[in-house]
Amino acid sequence: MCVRYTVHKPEAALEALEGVLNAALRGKTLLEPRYNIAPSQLAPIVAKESGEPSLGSMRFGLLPPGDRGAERKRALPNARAETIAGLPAFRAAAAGRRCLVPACGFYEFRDLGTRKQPWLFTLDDDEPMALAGLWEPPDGADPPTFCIVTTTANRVVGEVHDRMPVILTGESAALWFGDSPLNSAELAQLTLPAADGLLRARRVDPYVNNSRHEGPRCVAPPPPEDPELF
DNA sequence: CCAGACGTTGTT
DNA sequence: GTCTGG
DNA sequence: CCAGACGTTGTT
DNA sequence: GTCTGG
Repeated sequence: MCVRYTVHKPEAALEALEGVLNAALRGKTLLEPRYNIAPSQLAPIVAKESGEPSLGSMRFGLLPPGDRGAERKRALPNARAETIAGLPAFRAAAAGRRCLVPACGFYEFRDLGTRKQPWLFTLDDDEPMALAGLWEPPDGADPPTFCIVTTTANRVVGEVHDRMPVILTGESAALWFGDSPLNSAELAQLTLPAADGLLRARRVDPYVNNSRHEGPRCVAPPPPEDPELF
């Protein structure tokens, strides 16, 4: 899964994407650092607008085409890479509305029974990353929505959870961001789990568990009063 | 044909 | 337990 | 994902 | 929107 993440160095994240795409982002603005993005919140997303890479604000939790105009809308924060090409909820977006989700890290929670222990996963060099996303256009007064594509966990993330976001680096970000539909081989190649050596895991303060909490404390180490090992 | 469900995550 | 809000 | 709320009826 | 069940 991947339903909580950070973009606490947004300028670096956007610059990295501009480098990978070899293009300036239209609509680029100064962004506030975010430490605890959760479903239903607005987040910065890079998508094509009139064919050009553009920075926009979208709501986390994709509204499937079938729920357009519905009374009861079900937002989907994740989509399994293995099934996006065939499922009605994701098929159109997978073919023509793939996007990049600027991120500095993502959280996973270990279920300890009595509490949820949060972990932060970043690139090993702490550089920003791009997560694979899908998006849907605005629905009436509602803003555009996006979801994060997931794949099987690698060994690093697997210690905490069995799913992780698709992390796009360099060339794979540009390919994911291409205009034309991907065939199944290309899709499979692009959505492989990140290499183990690429990721670094850190325990963080359970302060982050509450999605209303924001700020640097979300990525800080757990306080010393919190003694358990795992 | 229409009506209704559909997709994610988690379940030691 | 299940659903909603963030 | 986690945190937190959650429901009916009748009554004033 | 698209698929399934009736």
